[in-house]
Amino acid sequence: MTVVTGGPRPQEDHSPRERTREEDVATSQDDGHPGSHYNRIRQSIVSGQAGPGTVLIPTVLSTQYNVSRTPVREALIRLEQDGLVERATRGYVVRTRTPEEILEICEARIALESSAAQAAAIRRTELDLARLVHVHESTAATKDPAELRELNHLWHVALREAGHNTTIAELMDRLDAQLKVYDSHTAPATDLPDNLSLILEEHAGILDAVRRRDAGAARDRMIAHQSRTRDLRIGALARSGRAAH
Amino acid sequence: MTVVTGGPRPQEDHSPRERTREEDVATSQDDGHPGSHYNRIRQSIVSGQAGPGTVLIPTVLSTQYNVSRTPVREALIRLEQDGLVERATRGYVVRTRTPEEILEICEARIALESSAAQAAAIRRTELDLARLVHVHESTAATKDPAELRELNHLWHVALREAGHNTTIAELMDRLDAQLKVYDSHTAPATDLPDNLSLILEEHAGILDAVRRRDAGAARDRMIAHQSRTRDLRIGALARSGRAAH
DNA sequence: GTGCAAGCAAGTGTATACAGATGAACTCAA
DNA sequence: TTGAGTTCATCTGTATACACTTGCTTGCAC
Repeated sequence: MTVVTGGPRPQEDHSPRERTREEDVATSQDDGHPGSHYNRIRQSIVSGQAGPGTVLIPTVLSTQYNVSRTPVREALIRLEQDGLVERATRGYVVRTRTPEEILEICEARIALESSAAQAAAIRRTELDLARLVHVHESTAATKDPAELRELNHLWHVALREAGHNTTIAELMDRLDAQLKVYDSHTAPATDLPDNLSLILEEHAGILDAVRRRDAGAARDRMIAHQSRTRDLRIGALARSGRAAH
Repeated sequence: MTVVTGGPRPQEDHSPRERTREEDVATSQDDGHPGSHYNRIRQSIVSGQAGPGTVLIPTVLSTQYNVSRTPVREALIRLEQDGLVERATRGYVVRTRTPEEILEICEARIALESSAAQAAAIRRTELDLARLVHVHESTAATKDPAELRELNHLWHVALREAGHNTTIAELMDRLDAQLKVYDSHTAPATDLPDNLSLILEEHAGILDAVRRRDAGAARDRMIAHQSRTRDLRIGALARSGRAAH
């Protein structure tokens, strides 16, 4: 189990609390609004910087960020509710998921995303469609893997917007974050060129169904698309799991 | 907008903080474990005691429960993440949902619950099936509306257990809580005797599909069941909305 | 009465205090 | 060297302190 509590610490600083403005700016891109620590810690988890099993201790984080435990605790409570961290005897731990749990998350995603596709076919506006086409074409014109992953994500976000169901969109955001934690393991498989062209084909198919307002086809194609992605993900996870043994 | 912050206050008590054990026991069924305030406040919202629009102010709640603001704040943050309350300029407010939003929640529920039914047909054990049958028969043998609502809920919980997907089960718990806030408006419609017999029929049909391991039928029947419940709910809401005007 | 501004009560976020709990390190007899 | 007991540093939950903000009230000129 990794027992890192974050990036490199600025310096050992045991003074009670110096509200030096310079230091604040230096150690953080804190915009100052309440709850910003939540986003910061969340980002470090989702980005994989603080991978599964990483121990997060309020005291340590608070000295790192040069704030008191109170706002850090608030952030960790929210992250716990998000399913990204869980309570340990001491502090919190970035949640470790078994392949079975990853499969469960994928199953929930398929249910919600196919429902969103169905809704998009029914409720999409012309603007929604134009946005979707735009992102799709940008994706087709890109070669950089990181940018492709981002555009792929944006396409799905645009589709959920076209579905006009914020409840589903929010739940998907949460599930996306839970899976993103494992991207470092699964990315190699999903970044393969032949997968990328398959993704584009599948997106095009769904897009076409949404254009034609064919809700059933949109749903079925999304199920197929997400199921294939799931299998790829699980396969990569199984391989990296075996490799870790 | 209702501006009640809870039940009757024990007595005006402005002393700093008296850790009188007797008083604690008297004013609460606090089991003492951390996070118990979350459950208490959550319950008061879900039960309808603190309906939509109710303002929850940390200071007030903390004097009511005879604890400091810190644990109350923690509870409210968790409830915010649950989608049950939202931040206001002062304090938190129990979220008010438009009928459109209620529809969105129902849509997400249909997607997840039908997926759970499908999974149950595939993955159910004999024990799962026996539990499901037991709850179903208890439901059929009951007349009391409150008990019927509870058993109906338990049947759905048992089905999700049979689906063996805790992610879906947890998401459904959350969505159930969000809808339960409006039960006082929708219960009159769902408690009608002819609806109850319809529910039993539909449950029996889903149960049969799960028994036969017919995933497609389980899914489709669940979609039909939940869609009908949704329409009933929305109808009742529209009527109570019109009545409120 | 009406409108405006000063004053004030009460809320907000964050820091800190403090009393337990707990796990790691340390001691010492065998 | 080992294992049981003891210390101790540190973490946890909760209470409290404090500075800042905000919106209501009050009083006064008109």
